[in-house]
Amino acid sequence: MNARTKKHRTSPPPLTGKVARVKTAAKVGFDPRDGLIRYIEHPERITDGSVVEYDDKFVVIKDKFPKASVHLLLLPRDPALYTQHSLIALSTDPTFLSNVRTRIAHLKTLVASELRRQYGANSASDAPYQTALEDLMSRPNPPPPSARTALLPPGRDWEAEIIAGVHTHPSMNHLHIHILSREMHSPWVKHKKHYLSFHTSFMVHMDEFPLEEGSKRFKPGDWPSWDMECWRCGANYKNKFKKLCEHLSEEFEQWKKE
Amino acid sequence: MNARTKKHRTSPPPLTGKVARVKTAAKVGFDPRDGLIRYIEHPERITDGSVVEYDDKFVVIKDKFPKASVHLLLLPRDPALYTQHSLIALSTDPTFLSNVRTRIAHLKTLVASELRRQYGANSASDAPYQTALEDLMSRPNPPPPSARTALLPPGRDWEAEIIAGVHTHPSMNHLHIHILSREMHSPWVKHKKHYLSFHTSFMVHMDEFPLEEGSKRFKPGDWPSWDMECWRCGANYKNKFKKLCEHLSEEFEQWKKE
DNA sequence: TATTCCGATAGTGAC
DNA sequence: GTCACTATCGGAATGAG
Repeated sequence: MNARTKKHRTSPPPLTGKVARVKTAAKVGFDPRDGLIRYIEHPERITDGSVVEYDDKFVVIKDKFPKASVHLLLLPRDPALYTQHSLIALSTDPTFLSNVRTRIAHLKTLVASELRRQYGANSASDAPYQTALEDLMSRPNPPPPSARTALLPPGRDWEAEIIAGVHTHPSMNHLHIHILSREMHSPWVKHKKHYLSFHTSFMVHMDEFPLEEGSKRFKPGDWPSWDMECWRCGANYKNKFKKLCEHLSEEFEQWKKE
Repeated sequence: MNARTKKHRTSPPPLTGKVARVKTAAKVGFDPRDGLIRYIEHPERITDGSVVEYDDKFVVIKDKFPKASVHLLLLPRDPALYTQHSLIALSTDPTFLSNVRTRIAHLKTLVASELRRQYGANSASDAPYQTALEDLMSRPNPPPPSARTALLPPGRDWEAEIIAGVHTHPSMNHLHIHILSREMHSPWVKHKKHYLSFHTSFMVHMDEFPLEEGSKRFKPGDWPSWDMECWRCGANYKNKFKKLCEHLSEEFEQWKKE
């Protein structure tokens, strides 16, 4: 500091660091990262429609801040599981991995039918299915839903649009597996990390498990600094999140029409 | 990029860089950093009150975005001077340095009287002057302004509140010397660099010239990353500009009362 | 990597 | 370091019964 500019040097810094904050006893210890526990412990108490299904082993919920047209979370209810790190549990517990795979297979059909509901009418490759379904339902005695699939052409492969897996470093404290459509068209995709966390190796997909011990996937390094690349065309948007979003909107329009 | 997520790889990046912008011929080539030239070339045409004084060698203007209660710029009119880098010209041209010092001495009295006009009434150390002046002016035959100084006590040393000098890397292209009060209380102090540029060694004061050849002052390095320290009490605000501003407001209140 | 708010940092374009 | 605008990056606090 320049002596010339110093006339008074009184009591040192007023920058005392954190301002002392009065907290009520109730507030101490609150952690928003524990937010999933209420779904795990008492799914029956959730009445806002966010619980899709549950049994003694798992709860399935809609993500509160969906990053795509459909975005579910699969939550194991056993504390011995949900306190573990996802990558460890899915790489070292074959029974758990097997159970999760079974559930994911089931959830994919659920998500696929939801995608068909949302976008089937405007999808070129789903037209055969849509036409055949319309045909089927206009008969005098339409078959029940369970019998329809066998009677219809496959149409668009909606399951190919779904990704399922876990984040290398989850922010929410309870083990959760993401199941979502890959288009990332959502108002909740608000920044770079939202996108990167689903479309880079930071996302470990279900078919990559079990990871081998010491796999590099456990240590992604400085992933928030990675470039953003369009999941559909591969274009590199570097760190230009707004530009990526505009592009994703365009890709979304094309994607729906496929 | 993950192959799983890539269905289509079409034409590369839509990130085409700069958008082509239509410019009128008149606009092409204008550089806002050349904004001082109009004061230098035609001070007589400036009718907004921003020209304080001028002659054949210099123009004195009020800074358009004053960073303190008073903020003037001294501009040499000779192209052989105003095209030079301030540090070089003031370190290698003794005649110029001498002329500038003379002008600065004069301007300091001007700025000091302006500070007295703004803050004299509330200044403790200026009270003897203010009282004596009131006394003098209430006589039957008050003396003219030119005669008053000799008849009055000195009061506050307002010139000690003034800094004069140049920035190591000026943004405006024409050589200019800053003369301003050091309190930095102004709505135009909007970011870190505004503050640092006047209260670190990035500012070379008039009494530091001539710099010796090869002086480190020519290369301040990464000065925008330097900590901000209160010019008055020395408190270190690191990179907390907003906090510094709040503090400077408090210091300003004390400073006025001195 | 939960969100949200705020603020610091960085790039650009401007006459 | 000219300003002004936008966007990116970075830390801190955080709800609900």
